[in-house]
Amino acid sequence: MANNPRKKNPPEDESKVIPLIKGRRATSYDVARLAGVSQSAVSRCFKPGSSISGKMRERVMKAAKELEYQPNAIARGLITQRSNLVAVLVSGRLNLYYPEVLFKITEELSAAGLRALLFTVDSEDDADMVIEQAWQFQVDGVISASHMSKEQYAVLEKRQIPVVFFNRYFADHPNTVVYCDPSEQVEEVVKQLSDLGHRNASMITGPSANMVSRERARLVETSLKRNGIELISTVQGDFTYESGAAGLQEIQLHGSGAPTVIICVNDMMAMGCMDEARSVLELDVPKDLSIVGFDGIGMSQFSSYELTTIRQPIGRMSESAVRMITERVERPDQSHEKRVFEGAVIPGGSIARAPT
Amino acid sequence: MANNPRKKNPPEDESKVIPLIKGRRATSYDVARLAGVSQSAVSRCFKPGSSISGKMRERVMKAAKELEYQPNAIARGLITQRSNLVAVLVSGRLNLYYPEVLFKITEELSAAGLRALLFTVDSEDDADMVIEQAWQFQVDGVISASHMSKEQYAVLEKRQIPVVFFNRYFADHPNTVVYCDPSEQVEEVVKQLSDLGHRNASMITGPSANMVSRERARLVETSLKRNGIELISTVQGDFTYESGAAGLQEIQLHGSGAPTVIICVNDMMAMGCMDEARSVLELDVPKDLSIVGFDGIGMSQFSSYELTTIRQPIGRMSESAVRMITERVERPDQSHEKRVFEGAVIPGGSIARAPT
DNA sequence: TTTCAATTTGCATTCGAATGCAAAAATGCT
DNA sequence: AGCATTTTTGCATTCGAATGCAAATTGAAA
Repeated sequence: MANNPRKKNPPEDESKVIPLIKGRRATSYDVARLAGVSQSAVSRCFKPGSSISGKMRERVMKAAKELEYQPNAIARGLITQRSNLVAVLVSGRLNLYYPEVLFKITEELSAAGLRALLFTVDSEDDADMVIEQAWQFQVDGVISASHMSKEQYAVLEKRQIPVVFFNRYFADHPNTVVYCDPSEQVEEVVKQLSDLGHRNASMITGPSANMVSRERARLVETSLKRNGIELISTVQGDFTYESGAAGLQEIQLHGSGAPTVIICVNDMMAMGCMDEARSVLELDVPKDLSIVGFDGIGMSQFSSYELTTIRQPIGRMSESAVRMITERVERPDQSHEKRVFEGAVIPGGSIARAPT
Repeated sequence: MANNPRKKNPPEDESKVIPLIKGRRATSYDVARLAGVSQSAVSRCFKPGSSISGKMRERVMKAAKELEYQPNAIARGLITQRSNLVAVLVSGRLNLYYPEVLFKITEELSAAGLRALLFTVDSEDDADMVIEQAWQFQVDGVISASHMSKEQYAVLEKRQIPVVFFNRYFADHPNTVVYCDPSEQVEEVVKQLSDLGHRNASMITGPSANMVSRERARLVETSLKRNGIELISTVQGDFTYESGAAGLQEIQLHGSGAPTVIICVNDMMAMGCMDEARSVLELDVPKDLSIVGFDGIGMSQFSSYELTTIRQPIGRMSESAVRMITERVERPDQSHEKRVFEGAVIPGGSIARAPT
């Protein structure tokens, strides 16, 4: 295969000496020619672990540097069947949890020599599109922190694309998962609330279809019951700040039996709820009303909020997620695994003794 | 070129009928074989604008659907020299401005048939790495909302990779830019401050190396002077919440001649500043101290803050950025262009009449 | 029906790097 | 030095889709 067999109609310029047509990027053949070696040698030079003598490596590297040669990841991907791309699926909604996760995952991927192909997914249709795109781009794997239906997952599975779920999973399906289990922390917080004299609580959940929301709600319900706190009412939000604020409006806060604490299944809603309580209902949080969140996003600790919340160890979870993806890329038939992390209570200042 | 010339050692299975080795993804050859046409026909079917008869298209599409065929973007990229990937560079720091921009840009890219390859860049070294990676992955273009030195830009330029700067640019270098010019809004806000009786102000800037910070600072200084407000002091932050809080500590707020308003060159610092004023210094914002920000990020309008700020039209800017990238990909020699957008004042509630 | 143009189709090659295999070179051993 | 090993190197092919060109088909005009 002649690499560059002088196009049929030589455009009068570019004679033998010029190694590189202006603007065209150097290929391994160009480097080989300049170094006086074979293309294979160049290829091996850039592939760690190949059999290459020091002398050869030196010559090639010199030529490569001169031509600013870097291997073409696209061509490499074609032959190796590895794109080094990983699709990362997050929600595009204004929920600071996602950017935090996204950035952490991106860093970890980067450290592992992989690149993040970003997808924002906020509906089933989005997810369908993502799956096709991921397929087209031959991503090595998918890390999903957002919507994905069982059917969609099945498609990826059939196509042998490794998927790691980030803080979500299908209970009745084998899948690879990093997950933060907040059960102990829920108990801890609820017990504390009980000790502080709270007897009535309300909860703001996420969409009922959402597994994380359901799971957290379940834990909260159980813990409340166990600690002698009554769950007066539950309203549904959608994880956004606005829905937290709106949620509070739906809750009857006056009269006997009114809740003295609101538990929100994520921080964004908790912050919305807190702001609503303070600025619209003119309540003092935590004196008049205690509020609890989930996630432990950076912003929840700003001094306007100082939310009492249950943090996920996002850093360690991201690290795990990336490691699991690389493992599954190496050994696709490896059995599925669920790595569970403990949450941690951030004491915050959004809970206090129940008003009398 | 035989596509699938039956591996030398046929593993006793997979005889002639089975069109697809289990797990292998279908290629255009597989589709061609099943449909009884040539590979070129399949290729043309999936390339809009190619010369194909309706009958042929139908046959191919039927076979393609059956095999779940989707063109391989990697292989396509190799031959067309278009990867359909765009590197998006944002800062990984906790500044909600970046996620907002990132998500908007990603959506717009997606609508244009491009995918975002995400890079978080927080130092020159990061940027060096990004440039090499972008080169390796043959990205069609780069949208940079973060650090990039002139030298780094020069490298990309030499390699003919189109770059669009998002809200930053090199003044003494031709470059393609979307930019939000807040000059009128600065004047508007400062005038309002003046009308409210403010005579002394302080400012919290970003790093002095940062062009956006310098530009905003310059505008603020000029406007203050023009409106008879004295700039008592300027302290330097790094665009983060924490640095806004720390910045306020450095400002002498008591005694005659103390500033009655703090202007922060971004919202994150303004929020940090506001929280610090309220919770540590126990000041009433805006009664005791007015605060102004820049960017208009979503969070700045949460009711804990209701920051008076100057918003960038991120949506329209992102749209433009993507359009400019695609234009430059089509016509690399097109002259550079700088699209400037107007800011908009968000009145907010963080400024009030100067205390007496 | 014949002829010519327009459209459709297929052939063969190309993009750039990786890799199995065989040839060549370097090394070790006697 | 002579021979067997081990290590390097190069050759040729491969990955999957796009495309220039020529052949084949279709359609229109005469």
